[in-house]
Amino acid sequence: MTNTSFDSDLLRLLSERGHLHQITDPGALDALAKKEVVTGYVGFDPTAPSLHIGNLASIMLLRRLQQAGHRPIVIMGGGTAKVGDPSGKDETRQMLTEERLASNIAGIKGSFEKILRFDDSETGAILIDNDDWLSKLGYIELLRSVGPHFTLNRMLTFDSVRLRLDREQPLSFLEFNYMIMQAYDFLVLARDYNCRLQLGGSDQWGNIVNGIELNRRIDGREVYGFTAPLITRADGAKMGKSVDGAIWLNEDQLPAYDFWQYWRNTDDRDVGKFLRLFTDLPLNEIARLEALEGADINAAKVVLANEVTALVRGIEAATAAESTASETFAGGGAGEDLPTLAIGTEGLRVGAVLTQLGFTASGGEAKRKIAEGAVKLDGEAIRDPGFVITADEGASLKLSLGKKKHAILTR
RNA sequence: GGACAGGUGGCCGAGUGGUUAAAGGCAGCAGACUGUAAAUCUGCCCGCGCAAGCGUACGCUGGUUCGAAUCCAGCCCUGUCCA
Repeated sequence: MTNTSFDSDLLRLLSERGHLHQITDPGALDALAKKEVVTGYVGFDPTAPSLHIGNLASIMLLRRLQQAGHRPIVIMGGGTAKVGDPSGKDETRQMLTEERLASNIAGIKGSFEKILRFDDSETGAILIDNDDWLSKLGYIELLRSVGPHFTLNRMLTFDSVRLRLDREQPLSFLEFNYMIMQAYDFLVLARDYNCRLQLGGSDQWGNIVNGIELNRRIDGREVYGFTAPLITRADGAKMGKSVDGAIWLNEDQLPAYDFWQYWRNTDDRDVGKFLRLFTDLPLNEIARLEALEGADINAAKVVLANEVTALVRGIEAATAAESTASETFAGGGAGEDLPTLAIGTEGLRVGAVLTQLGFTASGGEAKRKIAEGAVKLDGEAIRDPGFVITADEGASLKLSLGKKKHAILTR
């Protein structure tokens, strides 16, 4: 964040909400955003069937862009994902098959449709797959048009490359080309969509600068770059990694209740930051919420959870998750949004139930948790690993692992 | 192509013939304390089985040995330097 005050709504909005890390030419971009509708893009590589909250900050950049009266473009990296971005990664990713990529893209699209407004207006969002042009490129053609503008001397200085070299880890030629592909994207977008701005996480700085450079050298066009800070949590963890892996945006990867819980469990110190970054709440309201002290700040966490869940999953999902949480935690009961499992007329052994629910990864782990006294049925600790749970017709039982994982069991 | 160094559980990293399902750290899970927070302390942390026990595991494939992550051979992969 900087103290610079901006004239444009765009940069003001981005900076006051904590999205600003670096801008290539702040003055010029500020002036441009004040003068006209700016088209800006962020690229997302479809490396998984869903985006996770580590990507959310980047999606929010596009949302802010649109809120400030500009036009967002989502670049689906169907082409670049075939190459693989080495930025910030220790290791080469496994290569994705074409089918995998296609299904990942299908899974990811929905998230954007919720968070951005797609329509034919001047500021309507657009979604494009860079495979459309990248896969058509001829090797010699690319080398001759783009190759002369990159020097190895410079490429080797980029963080994404240096990290691997310094750690004496492999960086394949394939990945080494990633920055060229991404730079080329920016050139195509500037030409075909009058796109003047690329946004991204701070790890994308090098890639973005390359695109700007390429536009200037080949077309003599001035374009700009904007990066957001890497969002970390107060405990030092990266956003998006948690409990059982990533916090996915898609419902089929992570139920809304669990998504909501992730935000509800935010560290006290992160509440204000996250409210600014991931919600549209007015800043004065956020200031009030983050000033809450002691247990009162829990109220702010509920607001955060509601807002983010509503944005990503829809308002109904947020409401259902909240009421389930309050019944389960405050009321000591069981909300209907909890995972449910039918155990049949014969009943099931506790360990099997825990594992089927995904609360434990294996029967062995379930057994250990039982021995630790962490497993409760309707509030009563189960100590016998051989215990078979049975339910009466029409009745439901609440099974808990620890304080936070609860499920409903029915016959 | 050559010389050298390396490939250990989610990650880092010990371990050079048995007492090693494999030290230690991180991450994770649970318990206590709390506010569904943080910090701290404690326990757990390959799989199957109620259990006795069994099965897998130290890049891959073979071999030596009563016994191998540890020794030998070949192969694959990575890095550094040389050509």
